[in-house]
Amino acid sequence: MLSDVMEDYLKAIYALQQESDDPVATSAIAEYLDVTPPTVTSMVEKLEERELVEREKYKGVELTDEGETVALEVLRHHRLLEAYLTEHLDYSWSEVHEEADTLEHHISEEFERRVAELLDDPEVDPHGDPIPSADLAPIEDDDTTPLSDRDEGEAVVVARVSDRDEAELQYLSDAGITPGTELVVRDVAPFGMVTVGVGGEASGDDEQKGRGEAEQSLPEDVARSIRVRSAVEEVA
Amino acid sequence: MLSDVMEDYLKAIYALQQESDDPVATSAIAEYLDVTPPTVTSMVEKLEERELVEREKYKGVELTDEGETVALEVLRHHRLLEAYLTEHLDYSWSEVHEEADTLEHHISEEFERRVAELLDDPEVDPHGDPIPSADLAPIEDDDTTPLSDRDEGEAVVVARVSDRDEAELQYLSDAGITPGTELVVRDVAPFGMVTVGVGGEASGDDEQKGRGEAEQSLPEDVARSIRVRSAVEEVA
DNA sequence: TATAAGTTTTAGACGGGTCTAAACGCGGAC
DNA sequence: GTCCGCGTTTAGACCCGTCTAAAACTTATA
Repeated sequence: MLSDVMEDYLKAIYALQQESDDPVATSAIAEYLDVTPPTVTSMVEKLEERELVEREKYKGVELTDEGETVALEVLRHHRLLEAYLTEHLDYSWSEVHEEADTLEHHISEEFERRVAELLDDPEVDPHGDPIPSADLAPIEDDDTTPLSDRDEGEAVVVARVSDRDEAELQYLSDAGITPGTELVVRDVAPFGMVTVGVGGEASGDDEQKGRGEAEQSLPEDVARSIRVRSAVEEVA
Repeated sequence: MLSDVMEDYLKAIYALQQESDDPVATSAIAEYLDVTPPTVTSMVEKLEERELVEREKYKGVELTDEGETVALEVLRHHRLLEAYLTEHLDYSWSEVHEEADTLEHHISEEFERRVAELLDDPEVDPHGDPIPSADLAPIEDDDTTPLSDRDEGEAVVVARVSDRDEAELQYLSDAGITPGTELVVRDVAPFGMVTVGVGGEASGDDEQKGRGEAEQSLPEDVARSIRVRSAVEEVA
């Protein structure tokens, strides 16, 4: 059996691996999980013994296939819970993450199955993040890119918003930027700030009608946490 | 903060205190939680330091008011979860306990609040056990007694069934004995076995109709785990 | 009332998860 | 090509929750 802390490490390594493809550095994990580097070293040694990660001293770690499967299992729990809490327990878009972060380690397979069934096997969670399938097959790359990589004039649709920062999420939600929202990139400042026009079609049924189009400036790190796809592709 | 293990100890001490009123013995806790007595000793020492229990060496422990409040909080979580899982996630009467036993330590106060609201502040869980109120006031004694204490000829209504043993629960469920079921005590054997006639009105909407009255013999320990109230009092 | 039987506690060990302090190694700068 | 700095690992400590083995206590009994 794996402790919930071990699951957190695997989830963290998985997330960091998505961002860069290089082996994940000790310090990156330490920062992500808010522990000290020596703590990470000792933990990854244990994970290595269990063959959940491969490690090269002073270089970094990577998940083994088995480690990735565990990470996907936890991620599936997390995202199913986010969807469930939002749809059935009236949690708001932004407050769901913390609850799911704890519960993901403690629900049974039976619970997972029943929630998935009740939600009709959703493919994405409320933030737009893909939910790993029940067979835990690796998630395929999607066609999204960070908003910060887009150029002026492009019309895009919000696909995913990082769920790591509740305040940021609340801010974006208030600004009407949620998965499904259409954006037009108005300006990209040299220091990375992106100004967008917020278009119609916010996803969902909030009272965001009649607000008309608005401009919104987003600091670079916020823009990087928003993943979008080109508006034209939406037809598919 | 309290670990989930500490919460389990407090819950165990609470449950054992209900059964006897005497200070709870180390060995009783050890058996209840399936650990060794030395483990219990070291744990209750820690609980004593935190003023959650009062302890007299070689005698036993009792919950302080604070300890009882914690136990009631955990019990509230447990029983709300049992009710919730049964009503909203289609869990059967007998499989609910294990899931609730884990989740009770990990749901937030917010989750508790929302579940209670959704269920319209239920007073009992699916086993008939009273759910502590949100203010965690001590549970008042109810008017139930173990079926094993009843005499031949008495007509009673099932109020509560212990949720500690899933197989037993399944058995009783199959026999049509659930909270709300009317029973008549037919015979009490010298060795404690109780034979009852299972009457109409099973609680709920299962397909238990048309089965007619049946006789059912219950070993003494099973009969002791079923709490009943006199049928006449039901009018109130 | 002395002793045996049974329960409880003490002593000491271990793995998990974390820390701080100090030693180590890698890669860039000179 | 050597050295310095920063990131990483080693060393050693601590608390939690658990165990086994052995000592201490309580109680029932002879």
